[in-house]
Formats: sequence, structure tokens, C-alpha cells
Amino acid sequence: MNDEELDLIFKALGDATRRRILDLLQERSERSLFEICASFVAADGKSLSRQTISQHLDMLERAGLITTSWKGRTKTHSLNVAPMQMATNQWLKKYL
Amino acid sequence: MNDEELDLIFKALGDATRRRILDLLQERSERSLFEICASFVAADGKSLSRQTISQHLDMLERAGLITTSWKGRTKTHSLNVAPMQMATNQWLKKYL
DNA sequence: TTGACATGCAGGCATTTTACTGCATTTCAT
DNA sequence: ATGAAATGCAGTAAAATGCCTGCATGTCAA
Repeated sequence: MNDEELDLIFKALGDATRRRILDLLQERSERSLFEICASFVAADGKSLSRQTISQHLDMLERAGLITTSWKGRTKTHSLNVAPMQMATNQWLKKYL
Repeated sequence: MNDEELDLIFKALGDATRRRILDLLQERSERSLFEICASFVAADGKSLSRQTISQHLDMLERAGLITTSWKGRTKTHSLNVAPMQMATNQWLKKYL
């Protein structure tokens, strides 16, 4: 876990939309991009464009916080908590 | 602890320079801007300008991660771990 | 009181981030 | 085989970030 990885993880967590996506995936993983968009609309009507959500998902994936796999023409996104746990154990822990 | 505060905290942590400043202040608090600059040079020779460090300190202060007080013509910076603890307890904890 | 010390403020510039629109590609179902 | 469904890719624009330089302000010490 080097500085660049910690940067990616904390930057990914530094946006309310991305934190909400993680919260969604913790409730239930294996969600498609469309399902995630729909959940945003359902929750508060304030919808972001599909491409915007997709970019957030890319950033979460680059940080290792989600994993993806293709099922036919849909790509499913799942939560991966390992980076948060590593960032906590290897850096944040000393402040807690 | 609302979304904006969590944004500020995680964004502040998403930069290696700022994490290093926090690490420095945990070793010993009540450091001036000049002391912090000097510690950076001493550690690896790779120095950032005084104003750049000052901007990082501003961001850390906006996130509540450091507190400041004036002693004559020097401003001392001290660590405040409360925001990290709150962010952990109120959001991050569920993933650990 | 004057000069050096510590910091603040303003502005510039390149890069990144966040949002969008429009078009292309792949895959499934009819 | 054709159309709809799910996603990807490219490009744009505004805002934020990270770095810098130069000048101004306030404070202590000789």
C-alpha cells in the first residue's frame, strides 16, 4: 500500500455520490450501471446522467473499491472493502 | 457530520503531502509553517514552496484536521484527530 | 526605529475533476 | 436479421487543485 494507492482510495471516498454508490452496493452487490442510476432517482429524484455515474464507477474501480464482471451485455459491480481496511490498518489506524 | 464535512475530510486525506503533514504533527504538535517546511527538506530534500505548504495547511484546517493559534508572529499548527474519528465512526466503520 | 522574520494575499498556469451531449459498439430477443 | 438494450468512447466546458512568483502586512529584536 503506497502513497498512490492511498491517494486513490481517499480521493474516491471524498465525494458524496461515490460514498452513496458504495452504500448501495453494500446493501446488495452485483448491480448494473442502470440499476445504480435507477436507485439514485428512486432515492431523491436528483438524477445524474448515466455517463457521470459511469465515471464515478471507473474511479471507484481504479481505487479497488469495486470489482466488475460481465454477464452477457450487462456489467455488474460489487463492493470490495479490502482497500478501506488496508488504508485504515496501514495509515489511518494510528489516529483512531 | 454531513456530506460536506466528510468530503472535506476525505479529500484532505487524499494527498500524500497532507498525510505527511499530519504524521509530522502527530510526532510533535505546535509547529510553525517554517518548521514544517524545514522538516520536508530534512526528510528527503524534495522541498515544496512555503506558499504551497501553507495552502495544504489551509485545506487541513478547513477539514478540521489541524487547529492553529498565534504566538507573537508565528502561527502554530496542531493535530486534531476528532474529524478522522468521527468520519470513521459515522461512515467508514460499517466497512471495517 | 529600523531591519529581519513569519505569514498572508493576489494572481498565473497547467492539470484534474465533475458534469454534460452525441455517437459507436456489443449482445440479446423477437 | 433486425431492433432494442447496456455499456463504452470522444469531446466539451466549468470549477477545483497544486504548484509557483511577487508583493504586502504585522511583529519582534537590536
